[in-house]
Amino acid sequence: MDRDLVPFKKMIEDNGNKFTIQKRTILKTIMESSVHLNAKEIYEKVKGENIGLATVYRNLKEFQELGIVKELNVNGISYYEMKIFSKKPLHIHLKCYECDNIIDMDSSGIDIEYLKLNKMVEEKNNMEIFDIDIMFIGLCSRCKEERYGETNKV
Amino acid sequence: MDRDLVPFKKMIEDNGNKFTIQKRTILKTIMESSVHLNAKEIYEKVKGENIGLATVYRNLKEFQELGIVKELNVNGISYYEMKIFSKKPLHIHLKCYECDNIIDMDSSGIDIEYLKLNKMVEEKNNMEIFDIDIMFIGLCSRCKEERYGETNKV
DNA sequence: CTTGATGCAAAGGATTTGCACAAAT
DNA sequence: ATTTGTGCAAATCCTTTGCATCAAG
Repeated sequence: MDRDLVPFKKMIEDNGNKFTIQKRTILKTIMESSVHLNAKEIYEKVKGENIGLATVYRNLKEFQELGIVKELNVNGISYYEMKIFSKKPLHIHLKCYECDNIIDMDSSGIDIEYLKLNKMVEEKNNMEIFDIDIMFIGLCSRCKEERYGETNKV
Repeated sequence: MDRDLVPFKKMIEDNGNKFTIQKRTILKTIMESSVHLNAKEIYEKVKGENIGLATVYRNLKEFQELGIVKELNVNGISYYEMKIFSKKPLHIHLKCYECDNIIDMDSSGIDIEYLKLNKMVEEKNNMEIFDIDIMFIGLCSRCKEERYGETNKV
């Protein structure tokens, strides 16, 4: 088995569930994708291998409950990305107003600012924070250039 | 007409749309609610006044495009809150892991930190940011106390 | 073997759309 | 008058569920 999948196998089995071929295939699909996929898109990629749409949904839900994947909800549709063992502990996304894509953002250097924010909010509100979603709404670099023109740079 | 509604009337009419009784009623409903409402909940509150569900959806969409309301998507359902002319320019929410409520958070003092973050991200990624959604996932104060007990405070 | 997982199809729930009628400018 | 908005019901899209079968431990 793919070395990368071992920790997920353990997490799933520790929870009393079975690590099936379908789960392995779906996980690999998410891991190997450079963009965020929704259930249907995952299904389109794996349906040749005898996996039903319902199985994709069921497994995504299981993965999410186990903290293996993270769900991003955009316009009422759920997209998925790997959560743990990812290089980026903090997930910041930009939803482009123009092209509607969801873009992973470079969050290096932001983590420290975020931690400050996190702590401040926890103390102020007497809450406990497990996770955070930050979604910027704006123009991605490509659409920004299309709108203003590259020559208009200040 | 309610004094508070005047700017919305103007925004809607400036956009070439009509400011109908239904729109006024829906806006007032959102403004007067202390919690975030979804389309169905708004419909339940106004259906006695001869307003259809489809109208609620259509108008919410229009309000959102005009920047009058802001949509929060949680578990695949869209909830709405007033966006502009609100006391809080920055919308931070906590989705409670336990009771599933969406809670408005006190963001005073966070705004400045946010602005720094915003600027940093814009420059780093060559993007233009219009808006930001920050959603914390954690325990609200009530559920936190239920879980850990009030006596366990450090 | 026993239990959970699967595929399929049907059901469910949120949102959108087509259409004839009503209301706004 | 003309154009946009509306209510209703049907349609659509994403997601979940029931059930008979299959596969993992």
